[in-house]
Amino acid sequence: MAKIKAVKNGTKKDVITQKGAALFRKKGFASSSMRELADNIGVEAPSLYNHIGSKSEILENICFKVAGEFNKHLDEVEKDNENVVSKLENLIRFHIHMMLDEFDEVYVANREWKQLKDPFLNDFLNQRKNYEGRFVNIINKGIKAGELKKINPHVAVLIILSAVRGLEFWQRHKKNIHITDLENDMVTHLLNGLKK
Amino acid sequence: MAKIKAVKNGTKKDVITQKGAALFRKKGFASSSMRELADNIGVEAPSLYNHIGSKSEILENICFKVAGEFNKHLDEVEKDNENVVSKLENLIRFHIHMMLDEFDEVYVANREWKQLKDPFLNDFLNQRKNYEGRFVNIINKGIKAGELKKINPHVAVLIILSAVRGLEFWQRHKKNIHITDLENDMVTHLLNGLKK
DNA sequence: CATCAAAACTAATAAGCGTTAGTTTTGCTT
DNA sequence: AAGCAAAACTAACGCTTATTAGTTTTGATG
Repeated sequence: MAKIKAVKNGTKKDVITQKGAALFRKKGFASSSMRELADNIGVEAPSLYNHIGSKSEILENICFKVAGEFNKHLDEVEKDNENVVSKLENLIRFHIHMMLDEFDEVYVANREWKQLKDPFLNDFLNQRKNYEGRFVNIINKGIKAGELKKINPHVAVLIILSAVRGLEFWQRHKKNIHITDLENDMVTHLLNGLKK
Repeated sequence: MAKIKAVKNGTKKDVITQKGAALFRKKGFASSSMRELADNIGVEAPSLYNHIGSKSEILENICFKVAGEFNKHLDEVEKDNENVVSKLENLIRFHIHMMLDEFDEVYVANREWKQLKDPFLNDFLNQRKNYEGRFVNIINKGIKAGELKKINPHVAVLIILSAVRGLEFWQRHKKNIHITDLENDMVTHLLNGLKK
């Protein structure tokens, strides 16, 4: 059978990661078999092991790739000289774009990380905890600066991160609303509230 | 071995449903085996089949029990004579309580419904679509009545439902904040916004 | 065209899965 | 105590799983 195409999407490992993300999103990691993944790629299952070490490794690649991208963006946000409200708006918009542009990977990282095995599970959870902690710090600064209401910052982060994660379900309405309108409405709701 | 205790939690089917929800939440439906569930109950796997028809049926029981409770509450909210902001506050607080009081079941219904088989998958999705539609209608009324900002109501529902779903992750901080404070902060953030 | 590694293939393994069949135990009712 | 249904048990089935071993094909290099 044909070799795995490595042209468009980088290395063959990348192809497996991407097709894996698509499959795991649709059926869940545990319900997806290597045979089905191989079938989607156009190859027999054992051939995959020329490029990856195990099924788990595919999930690890997905989760840590996504985590890395979020961490990198947060680095930049922390460095910039904007006020807290602008930083938050930046973060919200970035999460929305990640959710829409790398849907499969972000979805899988959000929902299937529990299937990671130690030490990867621990590593991932630490990264997540760290990310949320830095997010909380930004909000705390905003409260002290008088930019934000006095709300438990953990609750605020929970709401913001959960709200953007909810875009997992947005696919269906995709055509009925423009992405920029969606973004603006989310920013408005999360920062200014729903009440008039 | 001892018979399944049917005293505290109603029928034996109920025990299986509850222990199933706890296991499925921890490990995911597909990664949970009937042998492990039986072990948690203190029984051999085949014994479970005296009380339930299949593994899938356990998931079905969990999902439709939860869906029923949410539908019932929405019935009551629609009937009451409160203004829209009060209705929304009621809905938000109910979702929070469900999330905290029936954590395992709600968590599983939220995250594992994809593993349902037709016709149950279709039925569940229809109920969900219906629920969201009625939620959207409430928000639309609020916009027309001048109570709410002119925001795409689907986006608003997405944000609210996703935010309360995010309480899946709240367990860790459980002891650091009172539930009433959590509730009030969430209502404030979602209705009045984060910005001062 | 010969070479040689990369990457495909086929075949097979051991483990785990949901579930069924058939049997024994349990514990209430008479 | 006897009887009987409910619910436990043991044993096993057929199937799917991720993965390994060993072999053949592919396709770029000299």
